[in-house]
Amino acid sequence: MSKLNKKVEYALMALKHFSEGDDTTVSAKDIAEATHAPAEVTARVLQTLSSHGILKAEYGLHGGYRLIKDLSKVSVYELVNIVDGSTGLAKCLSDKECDLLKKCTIVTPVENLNKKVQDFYKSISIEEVFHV
Amino acid sequence: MSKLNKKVEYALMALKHFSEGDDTTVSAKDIAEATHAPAEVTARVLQTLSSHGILKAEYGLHGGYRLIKDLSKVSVYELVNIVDGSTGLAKCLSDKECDLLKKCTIVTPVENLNKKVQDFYKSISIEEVFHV
DNA sequence: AATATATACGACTAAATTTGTCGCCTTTAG
DNA sequence: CTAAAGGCGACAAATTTAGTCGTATATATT
Repeated sequence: MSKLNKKVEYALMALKHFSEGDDTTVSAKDIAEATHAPAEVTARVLQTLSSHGILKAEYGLHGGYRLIKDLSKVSVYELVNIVDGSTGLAKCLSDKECDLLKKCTIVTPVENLNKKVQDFYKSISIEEVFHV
Repeated sequence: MSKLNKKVEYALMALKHFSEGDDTTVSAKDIAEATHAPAEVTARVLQTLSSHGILKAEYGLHGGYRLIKDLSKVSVYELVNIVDGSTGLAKCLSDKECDLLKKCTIVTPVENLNKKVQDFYKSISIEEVFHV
């Protein structure tokens, strides 16, 4: 049922790792090893999280990333949007390229559903996901 | 944010069409025309809905499909599962082919989130989606 | 009975998206 | 000044989704 993609999974695993450690910096490589995710992709995901203020990057020897945002204040909605730049339940809700739009018989229903789903995802924090 | 796929959209448009008409049978071709969806794909989707007891198929001249289930009793969850045979938030929750499973650091969190999402989708009926 | 109109379904192709890789650049502690 | 880290654009591979084709089956109408 509309799956999480790998990037989101990697992000979750990384965040879990950060949330469980002390808050020393951890390198992308270390995260990749700890999570068994591909190093390059992990690096990308961490960069994205860092550019959105979830992590803080530190250059140089012994550099890496550090968690700087309280995960109880980051919603699943926010994370998914950050990590895969996402959009909405249907393509036409973001890209205005849907040539069916004018004749589409379910625009309003889908917008309606979309809003409900987004509100739902906004209501769940990452912390809540981790602490079952 | 984890999009609806075309088949689900076509199914929604078809169901909307049925729910708004009188309950005469409507052919796949007519539905496809009314919804501007590709005929073959529409036919498939209708077949699936019919094999799952949402629609009833009638062969022959003037045949077609008729809505036989109360849409207030069909959840979004049910529809998505019927139409794209779907599964769960993550591949590993259904296919047991995820070779990371044993070392995956977020199985439980994802199962947790998955359940919440499913419960949410189960709580919304198709009728509710249509009547904004 | 013949025919036209429908559904049913397996196999295939094409398109789009997702996932992963490579190479090169920048920053900074030691 | 160098090794270890992050940053980023472009590309390639893999997977998934979407759409097509062909053929078989059912049945109301004539």
